[in-house]
Amino acid sequence: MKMSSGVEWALHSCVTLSQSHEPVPAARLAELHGTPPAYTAKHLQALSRAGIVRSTMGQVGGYTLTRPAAEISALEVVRAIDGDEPAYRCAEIRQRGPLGIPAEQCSRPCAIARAMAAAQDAWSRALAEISIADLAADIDADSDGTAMSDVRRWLTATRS
Amino acid sequence: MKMSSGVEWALHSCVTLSQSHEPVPAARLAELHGTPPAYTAKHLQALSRAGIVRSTMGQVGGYTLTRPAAEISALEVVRAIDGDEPAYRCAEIRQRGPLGIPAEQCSRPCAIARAMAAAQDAWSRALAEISIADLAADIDADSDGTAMSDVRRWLTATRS
DNA sequence: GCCTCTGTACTCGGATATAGTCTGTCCGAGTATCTTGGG
DNA sequence: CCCAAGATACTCGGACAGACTATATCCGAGTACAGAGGC
Repeated sequence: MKMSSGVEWALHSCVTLSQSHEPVPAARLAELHGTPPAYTAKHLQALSRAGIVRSTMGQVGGYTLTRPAAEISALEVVRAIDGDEPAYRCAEIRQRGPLGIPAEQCSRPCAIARAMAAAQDAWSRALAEISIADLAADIDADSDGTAMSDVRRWLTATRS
Repeated sequence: MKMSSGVEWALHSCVTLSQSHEPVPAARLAELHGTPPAYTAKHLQALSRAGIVRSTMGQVGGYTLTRPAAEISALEVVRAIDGDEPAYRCAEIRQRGPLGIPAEQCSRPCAIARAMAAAQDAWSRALAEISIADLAADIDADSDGTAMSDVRRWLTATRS
């Protein structure tokens, strides 16, 4: 049960993008976060496919959020990067072996699968309640209100 | 974010073991569940290391639960197989790049890491509230009360 | 002076190697039972 | 008939290959701006 490390980069990238109304190139985000440029770009493509960010080509292109940061949940970002299939996938053990139950009698999911699904739902709900704007605000509060303004200043300074 | 498939086998094995006071060999559990014998044994060893099951060697040896099934949570089994490290591991991106924060200023975990940890806590709590006895009861209810008695009968029948 | 066309520099996007981990398997170490021999 | 010692058969435990996914990278397709030339 290991989450892709790209999730962390994607969340940080979304927080950074929430501080800029202009497109930010993937290379700029990679430089700011100290991450491999090419691999960072790959994850941004995944966010683009999921409809979370919009890509703009051309000389002053880059990535922008498609929606206000308050309307983007952390769950969406995690699912865009890590996939939306549940962590636990029932292999229907109950149908196998000498005491296997015929498939036609299995109307409900296995009790074990139900328990794991309930846990995953609790996890999803916790992440769905957190927006990118919340994360930006929390990061800002941790730094006494300097972090986000520093990011905005850096983004405009490196644009020239 | 993919959970080891061995988690499913381990949970089913614990439910089966809860129906027997006598040691059950790994090969017997593998046969009942239709799983690869050697690999099933490997996961049972992990349960043994975690203190969830006790192994008995010798001619009539096998595995038994160390505690009543009601005192073993699904979370313990999952952690024994899948590892107890959290799915999200913060790489401290905030300390990297041109706007990196010095490590000595990072007293609290990163806000993003806190959010992911809260989600994992919700997931853990959901699994901690479910015991092996609960799972056995649910499986029994799904089959109108025949599943567990069938398991007990099969275990005693194949012992001879 | 204004418009248009071309060139260029910059961007994203998907296809391509590499590494680590999970899956699956095998053989050796250890123990309780069963048998056999003696008292 | 009872006891003890040895052989045996069964168990678990850790060490060993194979396959798959995640990681990391590169190069090609596409677009907007800048500049030069013509009207």
